[in-house]
Amino acid sequence: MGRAPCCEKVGLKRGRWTAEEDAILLNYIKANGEGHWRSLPKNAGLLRCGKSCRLRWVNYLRTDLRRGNISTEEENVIIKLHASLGNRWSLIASHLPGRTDNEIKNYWNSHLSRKIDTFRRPSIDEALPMAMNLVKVSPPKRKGRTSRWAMKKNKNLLGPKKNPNKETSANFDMVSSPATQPVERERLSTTKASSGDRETKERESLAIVNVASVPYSVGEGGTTSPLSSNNLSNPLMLSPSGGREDGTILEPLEGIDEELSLSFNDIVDYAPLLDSSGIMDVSIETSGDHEEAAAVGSGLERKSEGGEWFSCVEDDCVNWDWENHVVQGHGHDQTAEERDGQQMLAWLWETDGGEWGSQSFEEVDREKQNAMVAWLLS
DNA sequence: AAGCGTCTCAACCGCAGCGTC
DNA sequence: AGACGCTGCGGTTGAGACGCT
Repeated sequence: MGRAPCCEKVGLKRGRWTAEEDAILLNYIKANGEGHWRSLPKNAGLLRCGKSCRLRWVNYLRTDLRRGNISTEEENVIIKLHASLGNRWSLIASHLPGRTDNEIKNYWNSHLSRKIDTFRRPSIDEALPMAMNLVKVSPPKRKGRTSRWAMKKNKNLLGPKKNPNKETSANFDMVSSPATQPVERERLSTTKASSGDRETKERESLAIVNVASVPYSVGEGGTTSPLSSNNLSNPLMLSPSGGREDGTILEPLEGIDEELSLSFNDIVDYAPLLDSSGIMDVSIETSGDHEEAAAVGSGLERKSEGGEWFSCVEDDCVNWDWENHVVQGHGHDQTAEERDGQQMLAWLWETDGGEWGSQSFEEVDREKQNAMVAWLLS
């Protein structure tokens, strides 16, 4: 038997709030304080459910809300925090005074996710022939209106924006495709934990992956989780021992007590997110999506320290050179954007040594992170 | 001007955590 | 211990705006 609904829906108003309702709610909360949402509508004389009142207050009526567009600085913070926290919008919002989780979530889904998404291969169905395919060279023709970003871009080229304060992603050279949103949804949805208490989930999801050591250190094998057909589909399978049956050691991650899978996409997703100590902070959850994982892994090779190529799976179509950081695709003329993206990623992953010329590791990483964010925001 | 597809964002929905009894 | 209620969170939806054809 399911739970009773949070409120009796019959006879309650839904949809957009009117100014009158806003005033009633505002006045009530001013007089009585927030909380007791369940009883609030009745006491205030509103024909709304308590949840709706709470949402309206939290997202719109609260006096400490910051109005206006998300600034570049805020966008920067959102990108960085999302890398660490995943879709924990309320947590991210807590770092941005005056911004609500809903606002950030919407902003992410409509602006930032697509920017980040261009770091991924363009489609799950393509077996990674171009993992770093930053743009679709020949987007499918669509009927009707072009995507909004493109229109804005056009607008930028042709004249001033209607609202010059409005921040847009218009200058980002990418192609929006109908496939993007479902892919993004799928990706986002994986961050939702399925079980366990919150503390455990925090631990599980905030595994720290040392990028420099992940792909290519080869060791004795260690106590390995068997590379079953299932986890074969995860190109990089991390276990507490860090071992793989093929002899590739993925450095053990302290504090991780459960097997975690890290797909190529995960790395690509979070490549921009190296922190100052050369650590990539990612949100990882064991993926049950074999379809995606299989597609991801269907053509991934890695290079060992000795220079040999490892095949993650049988059907290789892409060579990912972890040392030289070059993605080798088949028969594809790169666009300038692709090259830029590759160069950016290559640069990001070059973190092996303790020093980089005269710069320390930390300085380089900080610079990388800032550059990546700047690039994303550009 | 109408038709259409896309985008944005406020609001809704369902679930999970937590406190209370 | 477990049933129950409240609250908060994250994913999803849909109305309206927008602008291209």
